[in-house]
Amino acid sequence: MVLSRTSQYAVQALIYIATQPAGEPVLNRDIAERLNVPAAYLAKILQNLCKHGLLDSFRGRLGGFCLREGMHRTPLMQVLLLTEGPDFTKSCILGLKDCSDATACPMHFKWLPVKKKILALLNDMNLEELAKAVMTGKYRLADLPVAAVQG
Amino acid sequence: MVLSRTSQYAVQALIYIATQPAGEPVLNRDIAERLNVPAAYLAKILQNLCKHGLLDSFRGRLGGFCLREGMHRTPLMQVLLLTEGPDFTKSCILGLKDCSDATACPMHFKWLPVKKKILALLNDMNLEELAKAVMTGKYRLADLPVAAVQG
DNA sequence: GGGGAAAAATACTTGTATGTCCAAAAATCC
DNA sequence: GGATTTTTGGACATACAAGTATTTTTCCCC
Repeated sequence: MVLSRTSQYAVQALIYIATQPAGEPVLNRDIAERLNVPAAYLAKILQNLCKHGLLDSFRGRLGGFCLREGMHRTPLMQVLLLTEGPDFTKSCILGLKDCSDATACPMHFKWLPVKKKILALLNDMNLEELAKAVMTGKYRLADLPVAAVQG
Repeated sequence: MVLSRTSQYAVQALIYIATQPAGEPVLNRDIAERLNVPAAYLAKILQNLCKHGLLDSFRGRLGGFCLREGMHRTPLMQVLLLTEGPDFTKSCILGLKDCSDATACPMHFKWLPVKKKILALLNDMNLEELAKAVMTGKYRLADLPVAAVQG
């Protein structure tokens, strides 16, 4: 409804990494297994996050991915601007390329406040906060694997 | 950010039809031209809306598409459930298949009120209301064609 | 009844997001 | 230095949304 699968994987992975001890690289394989997500595809996504400075990567034994120093407070919005593209915040709900207060679609003035709430939420939430929530054990980062459901 | 292109075309077309005199079929060609949208693709979308009872269609000369009797007050949500699928309202922002108050993702309780606002908005707005807004001339249903911009 | 106009139906093409595979490069361990 | 483990990068495959083309059916009008 709002985010592409790529974005969902990216956010899940970043939150998971943020729950792990800082400075200890986390394996792509472990993240993928934990999130129940295709490993090769996740690797691409993590590489992209590296390229844009959110993660550090290390090869070879003891390798893996770490949140880059100072990135724990990164707001979700910053992640989504990378994974969804820079126009993420600019969208008109009817798809008009040019929809502003001056050139409004018929939904513009009702949609705008809701959209602002969405953007405020995404700007407000950061990785550390979400990681802490997960660490309380009260929240899930991924669907339970079938094995777990079956016992 | 929220709607597929198909949904956007569907909503735009329905609003446009609602601005036209009731009972006089509107040509697919005219709608497509007005909205600046591929005609053959729009036709398939309109056929789908017919099949689900939102529109009536008439073949041959004097043919075209009409809003079915009593459908002027159709809320947008009803359209989107057809074009986006019945799971449209059920989505977790992180993509979890099972995300409820009891099995929440770490964003669940912050996202839920925003999502409710979105759903309330889509349930509240109906075709007739949007059509009237367009008829005032203050709002745009489609981007201006390049020709119009160039004068 | 015949010709033309329009939607309906179907098949096909294109584009993009998602997902897979494999070999190369880098780091570590012995 | 060789074996192992990991990321990296590219090519390839699949699925689905978006868009196109063509034929068939139905209707109006003469």
